[in-house]
Amino acid sequence: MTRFVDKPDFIQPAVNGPSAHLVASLSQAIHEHRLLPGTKLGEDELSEIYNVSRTVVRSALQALSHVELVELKRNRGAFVSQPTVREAREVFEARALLEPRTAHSAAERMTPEDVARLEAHIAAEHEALAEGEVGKALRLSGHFHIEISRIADQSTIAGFIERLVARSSLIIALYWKRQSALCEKHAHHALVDAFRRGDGQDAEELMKSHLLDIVSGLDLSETPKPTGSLKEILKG
Amino acid sequence: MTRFVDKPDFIQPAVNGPSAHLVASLSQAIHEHRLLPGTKLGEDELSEIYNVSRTVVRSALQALSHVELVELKRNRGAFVSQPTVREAREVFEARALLEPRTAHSAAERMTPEDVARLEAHIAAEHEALAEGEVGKALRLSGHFHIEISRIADQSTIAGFIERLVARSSLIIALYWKRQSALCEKHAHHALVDAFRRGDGQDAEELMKSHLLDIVSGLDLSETPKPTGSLKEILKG
DNA sequence: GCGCACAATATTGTATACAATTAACTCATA
DNA sequence: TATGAGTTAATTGTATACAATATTGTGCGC
Repeated sequence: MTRFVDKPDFIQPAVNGPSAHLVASLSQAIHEHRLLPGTKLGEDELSEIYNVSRTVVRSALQALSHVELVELKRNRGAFVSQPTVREAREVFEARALLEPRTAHSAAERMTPEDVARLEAHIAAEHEALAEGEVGKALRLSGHFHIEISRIADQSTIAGFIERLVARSSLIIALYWKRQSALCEKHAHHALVDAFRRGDGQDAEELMKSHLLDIVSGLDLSETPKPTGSLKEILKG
Repeated sequence: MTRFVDKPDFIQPAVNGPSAHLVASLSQAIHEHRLLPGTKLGEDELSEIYNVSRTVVRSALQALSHVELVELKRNRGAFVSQPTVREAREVFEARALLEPRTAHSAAERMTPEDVARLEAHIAAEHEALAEGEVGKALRLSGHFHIEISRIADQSTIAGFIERLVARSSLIIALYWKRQSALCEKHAHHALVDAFRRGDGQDAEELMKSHLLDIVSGLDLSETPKPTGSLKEILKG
């Protein structure tokens, strides 16, 4: 049973062969909150875990730093990013700027196959949640937004949204206050309904309020948070 | 006389020491259209020019690829990006989505010092143009937009805009049809006027039409374009 | 003369070795 | 005991060496 990299999640545009695996694996671990913000990602450590040289580890870490999933401190090493409260606000302001309009476009271009894919996505999310795989559900939940942006057929903006979703995952890890992520079930379903009807205006509004809803679930005042080891977390 | 890297243009967030120089130098060369889309950036070639090892060259090229200024083709090498017509449209759609609102925010936060800085920026642009340094003027012209986004105090969005401006430079290199870039003089001046008055609504409108104006100067139907040598172009 | 297969060359991908920097530890001293 | 200087260990930064892949050149056959 392979625990991660079941499918090549999240576009990793043309990253070099072996390091692509690393990038995917680490991304997924971060998205599933198995790797928490602040965790140090030692080069030797990773090269041992994945059986590759430090060269490729380094390449992967650099790639991840450019998506702002990890932060590189010179001569200090790589750490899973810890977005500040301010950055958190910025991220959701940016999402509020991009995603509603994108959802609107998506609704207008949506095909029945797209709708089916989104529904399958939601189903997978629910299934994961039912089986207690909270991390996986979280990852899928973010991926839902990315799928929408892809359907909108604006790859540039989709790339931005992907980065924002990734960063949102870190933000949620640090600042989430509510217990359940179930609030989203309704929102995502409602969105798909709007998509099915091709109602762009409605989709736009729904997305806007959905994002506001997520922000309202955050506690943006202070609070850092813990750090996990590593070798136990990874290693599938 | 140092031909490039007169100041650390364009945020290159925490790139490693020596490769930062490479990134800055290459970025500037691309922004000034001394390096044209499609140009191959050989690793040995660059390592010889800058007297650094291929390791750092590689790091720089990877960094540039993440800003989409260069494209990495596996086992083939690095090339200055050649945005397609479609990507060109996407870039300006994204700019149309982000920049007007950003200009609005900027106008509201603008201090007299900010206005002075922008005016100095325009002055430098005109000076460069007067001295026939078209490339430098182009670079400054793009940087003007980036400055605005920074003033808006939204570093996340500013980062996106920076990428879009960079890509726009490549697009202009490939698809510009008008002769002069002077059309922008008025636009930038008018924007600064709106900023000085703190008129966000006006700034937003001006930015919107300014972007449309730029797009109207493009010929988005086909046309690839040439490739320059390298060793003569660079080497300061 | 043209086209294809094969060999030679050049360029990129990866691993390893060494240098530089930072973090940790020891131990002396107030 | 707490503090701090000096030293040791660990980790990252850079360069070089080797392997893999792609490109170019050559010659043979048609």
